[in-house]
Amino acid sequence: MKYSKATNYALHTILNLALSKSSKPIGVQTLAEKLNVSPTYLSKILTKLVKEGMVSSVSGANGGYSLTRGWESISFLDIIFAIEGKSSLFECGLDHGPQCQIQKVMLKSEEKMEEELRRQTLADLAKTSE
Amino acid sequence: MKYSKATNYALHTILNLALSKSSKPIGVQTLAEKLNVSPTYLSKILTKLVKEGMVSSVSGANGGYSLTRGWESISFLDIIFAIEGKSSLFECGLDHGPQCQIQKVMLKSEEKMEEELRRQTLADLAKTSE
DNA sequence: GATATTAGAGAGTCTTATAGTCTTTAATAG
DNA sequence: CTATTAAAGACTATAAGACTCTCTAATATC
Repeated sequence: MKYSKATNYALHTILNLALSKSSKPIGVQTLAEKLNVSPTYLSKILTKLVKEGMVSSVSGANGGYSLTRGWESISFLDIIFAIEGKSSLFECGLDHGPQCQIQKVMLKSEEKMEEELRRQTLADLAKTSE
Repeated sequence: MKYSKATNYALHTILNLALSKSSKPIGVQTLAEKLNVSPTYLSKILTKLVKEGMVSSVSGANGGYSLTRGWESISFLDIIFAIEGKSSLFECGLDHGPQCQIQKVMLKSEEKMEEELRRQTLADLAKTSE
């Protein structure tokens, strides 16, 4: 079990956007170079973030990506959910009784992690990284 | 990102062993039937648990698997680590400066989850499941 | 309005990990 | 010695991740 590379790219790209003081949008080309990844691939990832409303995009010359208003309160969990999906890490597909105790424990532990990821906002991250 | 099915099988099998009052070892055949999975496949999973010292096995007629002494204090995390491995869920492979802040946050959240999984012992589980 | 530039969408490929199966070997009880 | 059971190894199938390539849509600038 591992986070996908896409999640890593998403987190780093969003951080890059947060640290860029530029009011102009930044092109995927530029963003991709910093991570050493292909622009078309990164664009797919960014599109997901756009759909979740964290990032906005403009097509055309001088276009690119920028963070939306309120970006400071975006959490790690938001970004991770956007890329990995929101479903639980553990699913006991076995049908044995109504309540799988194992599932319950797994879910609870997962929630501890999510709690922490929800607490960490982009604002926090930008502060420690500038 | 998902836990593997193998982890699910491992957790359930260990629970089954814990709940079985029998002093005799239980064969993989029997264990596999309860989970509706093939015996040879389950045996591979069990072998990992044997190697980690959580489960003991005897070959030959009337052989099978049983929990080792001290099984009550085995934690969820022990079992998960035995199957999934111990490495971190997130690895920022990008080389940018000495300390990746993102990695730090991810690691911390992961540790919250592990903390919870370490707290949950087989004894707890057996109690609520009997 | 034509052109250059940039994001978005879709199909296709390559690689890796998971989830198994099948077969053979080793241990042990009776 | 034989039946039974775990362990090991090689192999296959499926699915997901990690891309690439190509085409389309939007938009700024001339």
